[in-house]
Amino acid sequence: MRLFDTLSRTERDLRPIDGSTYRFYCCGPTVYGPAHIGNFRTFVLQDVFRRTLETGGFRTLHVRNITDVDDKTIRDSQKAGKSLTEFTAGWTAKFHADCEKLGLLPPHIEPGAVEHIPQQIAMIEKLVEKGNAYASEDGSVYFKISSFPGYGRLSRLDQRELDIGKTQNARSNSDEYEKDSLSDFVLWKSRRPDDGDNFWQSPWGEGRPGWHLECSAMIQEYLGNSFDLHSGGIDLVFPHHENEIAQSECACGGHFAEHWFHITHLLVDGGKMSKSLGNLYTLDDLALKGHTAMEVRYVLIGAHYRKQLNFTLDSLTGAREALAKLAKGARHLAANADPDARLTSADFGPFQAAWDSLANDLNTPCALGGLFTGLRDASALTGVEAAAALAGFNRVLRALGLTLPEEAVHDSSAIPESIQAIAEARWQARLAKNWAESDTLRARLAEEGWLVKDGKESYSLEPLPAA
RNA sequence: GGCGGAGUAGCCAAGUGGUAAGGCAAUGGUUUGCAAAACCGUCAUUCGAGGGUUCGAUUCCCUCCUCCGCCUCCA
Repeated sequence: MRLFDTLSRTERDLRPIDGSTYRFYCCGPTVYGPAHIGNFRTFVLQDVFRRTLETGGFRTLHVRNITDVDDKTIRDSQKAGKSLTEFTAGWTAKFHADCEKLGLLPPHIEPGAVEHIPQQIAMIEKLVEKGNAYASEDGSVYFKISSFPGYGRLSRLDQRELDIGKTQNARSNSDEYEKDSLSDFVLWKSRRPDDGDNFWQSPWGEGRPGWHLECSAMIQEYLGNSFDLHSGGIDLVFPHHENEIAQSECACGGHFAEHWFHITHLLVDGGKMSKSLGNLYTLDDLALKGHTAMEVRYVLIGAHYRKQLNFTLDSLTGAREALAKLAKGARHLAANADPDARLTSADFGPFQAAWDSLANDLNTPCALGGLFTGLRDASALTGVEAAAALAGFNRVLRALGLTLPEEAVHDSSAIPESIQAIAEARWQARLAKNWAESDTLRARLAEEGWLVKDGKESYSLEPLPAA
């Protein structure tokens, strides 16, 4: 499989460093509220990435952290009148529930920052020892950017730009901590009154860890000094990932991540998503509008991960139809397939192009297109050939993490008797060619939320989709 | 100001130096009492604008226009 690498700016073949298991780290959510669809674009694409690796025959080790201590979690837990632990546990559970709905495979390891404070302190001590970090008078510790010549390589910042950043910081005077250079970033934050009970003992006094360091420490704990790939939203390139590289390479020596995988932000209705515009959707918001998580997933993989994706409510409706079409095609193929076929080859048949798209820089929209054209090309197949095609279809579908809607089978006993009575009366009127009466009753059924489908010999009822 | 990305049908969205995937919507037909559902079709001489290179450019180069992201502990 080939994937674009942010650092080298080239597509590269993925090969596990250890020759067997592809080990990667994803920056996870900060659990202070429900994740929105923008967050989920990143997590869904990371999931497709992992599934594609696994479909391609790799073993994987997927680590994704939970950021459960930072300014926002502390602030909002206090607002909610809860302990930090209780507060973040609630939102972590919500995150997991949403992930499950979206069909995300749980990471193999999901470490939380609070549980890894000792590892973080140890890493900071090492950085101080090596001269890459220094403590300020108030007991905070900063990373000394000038001690790491590679700083800025990932995000292509040169020294001049860093200097501009310094002057901007100086002008806004937004940082209340003391540091030598305005570009230096914090590793350990000394305790402040508004931290409440949320502080830990360290060699520099009471305080809490900085965000950037959290990931570096947990990566070292679970993946060692070098690992295969690091991923996150595009906004993390600078400063988060840039800082991680600096911390980790200075503390651990050598090479940090082999490959960098960043997912571009999505837009909503052509613009930035924001609370004030009212277009910041969570899964629950969309469920209230009648959209399933799988429809959301379909939309999120509908654009290439390195391009902005324009999310609209209309596209969710389109996704519903598209998923139904895929399900129909799959059922058609299954009906023609020999159920006892013993498949020996693991190729993709008519879905080879779909798979190739995925394996080539994770081109999910192209892979989706390949599913539709593959179904069209396979529609005339029967027996063993249909069974083989279906297997190929399902492999691509699994790599995309899509679950298709079941054929709507409505239990007639679940239909209220009053509705059945109307429907029966309508059928009789129809048999009597009393069209006016028949149409009136059909309209009444629609008002009650039921759609009647006429057949040759009989009819069936279905609930109308929620408006 | 610096860095980066994007402009492809009504909408979402691939793609390529050789003549525009796919989905939604729309629309024609079959079917239907009429619809719905289902099935079969149709649907960009054209890829933001203008130049240039080329036998040939949507794809490469230049200029311009528009949009978006990052440069603040936002995925």
